[in-house]
Amino acid sequence: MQQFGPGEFLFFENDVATDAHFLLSGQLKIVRETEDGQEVILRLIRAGEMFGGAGGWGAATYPATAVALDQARVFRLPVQEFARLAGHYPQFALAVIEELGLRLREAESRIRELQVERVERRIARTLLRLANKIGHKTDRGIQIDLPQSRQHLAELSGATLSTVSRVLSEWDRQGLILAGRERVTIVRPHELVVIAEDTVESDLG
Amino acid sequence: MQQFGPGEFLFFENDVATDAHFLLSGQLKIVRETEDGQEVILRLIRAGEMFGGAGGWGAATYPATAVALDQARVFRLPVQEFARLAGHYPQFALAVIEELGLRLREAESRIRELQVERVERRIARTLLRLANKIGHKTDRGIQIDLPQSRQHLAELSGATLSTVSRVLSEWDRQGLILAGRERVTIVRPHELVVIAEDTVESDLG
DNA sequence: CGTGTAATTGAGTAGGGTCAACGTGAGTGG
DNA sequence: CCACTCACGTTGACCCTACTCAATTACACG
Repeated sequence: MQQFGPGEFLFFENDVATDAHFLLSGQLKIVRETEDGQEVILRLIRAGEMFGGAGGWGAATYPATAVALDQARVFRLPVQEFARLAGHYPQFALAVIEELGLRLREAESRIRELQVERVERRIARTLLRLANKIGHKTDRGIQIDLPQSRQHLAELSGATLSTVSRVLSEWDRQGLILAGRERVTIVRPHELVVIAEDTVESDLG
Repeated sequence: MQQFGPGEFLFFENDVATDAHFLLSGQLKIVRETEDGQEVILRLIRAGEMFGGAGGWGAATYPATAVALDQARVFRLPVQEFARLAGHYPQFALAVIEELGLRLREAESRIRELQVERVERRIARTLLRLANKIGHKTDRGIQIDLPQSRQHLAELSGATLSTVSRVLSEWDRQGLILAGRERVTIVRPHELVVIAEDTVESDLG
């Protein structure tokens, strides 16, 4: 059981993967970095979620780095223990299998998006996902609070900070969202969905 | 147990996921398509590999489409059976967990690449991966045989057919590879690795 | 030798990245 | 309580990578 403050690292990519982790409270991100400092966010983790468990499924070292976004309390389970649980309790093993399957499908969706969708649409999708995951209702709409939100949105959707800022400004002007500091409020979710999906039902009668 | 010829579909995205599959011989691809026909290859499958098993880890429908690239023999295992195996034989469950973990790590690497690497480097990486997976040694180098190779390379690396063709032509001119019809032979793997990795060891001493 | 699919190559363009200057809002200390 | 400061965010100008569209060439097969 451990505590971390905003910006602190829980473990680094390539560290020996000794434990599986469970986030009890707070929020953190799982990232990969390039040597030149460019960062890609693989997942955002909320309270209740498991992370950094790759040691439990065959990785010798952590494949990514974990960084706390605010005050985070973490429970750590040694991988030997994890393996023992999976070997003895079929229900646990099946739960792990389902969890991994889900994450794999999500990852493959993201690959597809990065490969064929344009930036604006990827940002829209990222916003909607975030709304689902960490959004909360206010009288103005669904509010997403995220430190360094532009930067993080960029790293989640595969764009640059500048582009995200530009796109959000435009949407703000159109009244789809309210772009605030370390905050985005979705005012008209439906129109965002249109941008995110927009199956151009071409008239091929 | 079933047989398929080149271009035939084994199952489609969104079909009810009734079976897990094992490829006994031949080669096939797992793809996602957009409504406008753009295709993304998620995996290439060789003899001995498992695929289309998402039903076994919580998906109601197949999350992608499977297409045979040549003559393919396939063994199908009903998902109920799959779940029974995983529930009764811890070794099987653990093997599935490791397999999923591996694929998840691979998928996340690809996300990182798509997000931060330029096309040329992605193509180099894709070639090297393919060399590992389906390459075979000849007197000229490591040869990769793949129908519609430029198109497939494009869909694997997140580029267009034209761009792949251009890049391969250039590498051919430089003598790194031999670009042939439905075939690429890697002549100087090391130089490809340099392009793929190229950690600009900047002189910060 | 003809035909169809695969691949090459060129010209033109634009989406979005880079770089840089400038605003702005939330804490902090006097 | 106000001003200062720093991190966060916005915006503009420029440019380059890689896409689009399209014409042409090469190869393998019957």
